[in-house]
Amino acid sequence: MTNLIQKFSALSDATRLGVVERLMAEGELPAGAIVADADMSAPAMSRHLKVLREAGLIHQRIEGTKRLYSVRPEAMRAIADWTMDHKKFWDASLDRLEAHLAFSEDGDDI
Amino acid sequence: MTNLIQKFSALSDATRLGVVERLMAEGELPAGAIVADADMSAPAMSRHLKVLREAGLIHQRIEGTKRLYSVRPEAMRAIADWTMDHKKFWDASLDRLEAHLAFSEDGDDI
DNA sequence: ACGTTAATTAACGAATCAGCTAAATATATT
DNA sequence: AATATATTTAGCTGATTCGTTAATTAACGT
Repeated sequence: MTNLIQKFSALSDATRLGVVERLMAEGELPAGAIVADADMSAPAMSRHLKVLREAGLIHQRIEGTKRLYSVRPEAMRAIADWTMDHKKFWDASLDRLEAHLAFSEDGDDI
Repeated sequence: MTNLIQKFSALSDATRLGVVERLMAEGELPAGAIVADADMSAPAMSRHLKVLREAGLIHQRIEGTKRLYSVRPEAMRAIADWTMDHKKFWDASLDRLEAHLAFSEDGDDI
């Protein structure tokens, strides 16, 4: 539960979400490769990686002077599990609630 | 994409995640009922509800002086969809990667 | 119109966050 | 041993976040 909040927090930043998605797409990458394509200093990226690590989202493997990062599938699964726990809600009620909102008299949010 | 980040951000707080889960479990509730069970002032909760609303996670319906809140299934589905987009990753690779980590020589993270 | 109820907005302070540059650490190369 | 490479930690600053109390807005009952 509290760990899930930490994961959401870690993913609530464009840089970090981008890193996670890239690691999922490309697999394990060294810090250098990650910072190279980001418009940001190495120390700044290093701290983002630390946040992701502390949230359990990525794994760090040391090889010589390099730090190789990869996404932890268990962490991703924890998020997927949360959505699945509530699948009944968003899946079953989607159609009828959308219909209700379409005919609702009060305006849209935001 | 950027909207997903906003949703993660909104859910990265224990109070807000709790509100969303409660609304999913109990259905539509007025602001008063939500603040009553929280150890927090009404203005503080009101701002949390605003954050959730701006992230598109909850819907506000006005009835007299009351503001009735409910979770938007589409928003929950957006998160579920993101996890599904990466299901290949966390689902398929889970077993073999867990095995790899169990025998990995370098220590755990964090 | 008046007071009550329901909820939000305004204004403020403490804590956290995200970026930078400079310094430190640790491994690899000569 | 000396230098270069890869990355992190330290220290600083500006922006954002989360809580509080006080004030405001809006609808209801008398």
